[in-house]
Amino acid sequence: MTAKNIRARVRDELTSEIKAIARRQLATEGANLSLRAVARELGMVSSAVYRYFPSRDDLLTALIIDCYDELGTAAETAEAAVDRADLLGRWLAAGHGIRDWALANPAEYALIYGSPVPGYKAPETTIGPAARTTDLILTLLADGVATGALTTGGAEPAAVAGHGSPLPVDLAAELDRIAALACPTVPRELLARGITAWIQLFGVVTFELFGRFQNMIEDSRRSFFDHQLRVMARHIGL
Amino acid sequence: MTAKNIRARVRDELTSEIKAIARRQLATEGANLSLRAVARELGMVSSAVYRYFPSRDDLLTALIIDCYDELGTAAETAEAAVDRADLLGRWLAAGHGIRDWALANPAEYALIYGSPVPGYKAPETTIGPAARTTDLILTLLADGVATGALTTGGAEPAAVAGHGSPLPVDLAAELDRIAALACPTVPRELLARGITAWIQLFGVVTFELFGRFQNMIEDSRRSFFDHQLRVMARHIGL
DNA sequence: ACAAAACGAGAGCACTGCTCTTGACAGTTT
DNA sequence: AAACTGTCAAGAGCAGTGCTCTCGTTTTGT
Repeated sequence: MTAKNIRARVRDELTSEIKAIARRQLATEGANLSLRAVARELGMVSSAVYRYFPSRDDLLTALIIDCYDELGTAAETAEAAVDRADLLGRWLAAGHGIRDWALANPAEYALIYGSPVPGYKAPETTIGPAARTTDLILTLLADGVATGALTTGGAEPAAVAGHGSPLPVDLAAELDRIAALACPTVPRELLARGITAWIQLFGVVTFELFGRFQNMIEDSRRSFFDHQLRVMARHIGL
Repeated sequence: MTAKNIRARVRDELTSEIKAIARRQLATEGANLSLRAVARELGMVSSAVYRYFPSRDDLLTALIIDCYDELGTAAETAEAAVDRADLLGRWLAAGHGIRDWALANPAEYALIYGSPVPGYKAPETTIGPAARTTDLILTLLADGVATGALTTGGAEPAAVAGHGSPLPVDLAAELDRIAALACPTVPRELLARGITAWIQLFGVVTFELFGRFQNMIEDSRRSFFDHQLRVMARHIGL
């Protein structure tokens, strides 16, 4: 009885320890981390690790899920600290939360937002944790619509007027489909702008982490990111 | 004399063939392509390949340079086909040129714009070819300024008015520094908007290629990309 | 108390990047 | 024409990889 719990607990501990070591090696080795090296650092033999993760890809999947969850909670907690009515503040907090986590965990960010691993196919279990950041933004939009702060029809805020190019018909249809099952209250024009902002947010972080800003933006990266967030906030109408 | 040229030519041909095979394997194996597999497919022994590329990283560097150059020419030729006075058309052509090349060569795009290879440090020789796409955009901005079509001071185009958030001082200083040595005629506000558009352009392509649009934008990806290009064109003031 | 499940260790297979050595040519010089 | 020099492909070998299988041992459930 209790022995069973001991066994299970040891197993959980070892599983966590394997993941922790793998995370640490991820920083230096990148996506092609070595299962054997993990085992070596753990004082085990490589074949023993296979008792805990049936393959290297399964270890990678576990790490990916953990990273998505960490990033999600980082963004959520940062955003939750802001007054609900302050949509701009919530957007800025979520954005900086994402960037801060990415800067603190560059290898992990590269793992989940970098180039897909050739043979690796992300299983279904990753899409839930992966959607947390986007859900956060969608909720932001929905809240804005609910309170009337955000709108694209009728009387538009001055900052938004004229921003939008007309949506192509096929894109409009697809946006309606997305909105129907993800955020029914958000009109398609607003959703389109939200997606633009979403891409820009992660685009800036990705460029910064992948060295695209070298010899360009060096000393004002945080300011630059903040500026981009505000440009996008204006675009959305926050 | 001529025999020496023969020798050199054979060497060049084999070098090209190695790169060609490596490019083909890149599509299936990703960044961790196998030098031995390339040699095998070539009917050579792995050690022989080292006569042509002193290490695997050097092969990778050669591929990266080739890809940057291909992408650069793709963007340049697409943009060159448009009337010089049609700034919006030039922007759209360059953008679609980049996306089309990326869609046709997804593995190559991932190689140059994906997560950096862990141990790999891009040598100086890559920055020249890498800058071709950004130079194209900067030239676009400079042309717009030269003809008076683009401006951010004084009388702004209606579509641009109110778009900009004020630039933080440190960012403004850095933008001035960039402009001074890359595009002296472009005012910093316009440069900032150009960078925003630049990031958005590659952000959309990256998201599309890395599977970020799955279960979202499926059937209207080209329309979506075109829409994003136009939104950014408005943001710049094209 | 006994069978079943879980576990760590080790050997082994096919693969990788890379180094070193060997032997066969080609081009140049004497 | 002979000797020399540099280039080349081939092979063996080293250390590392993911993964599978087998073998005793330990722990668990009945």
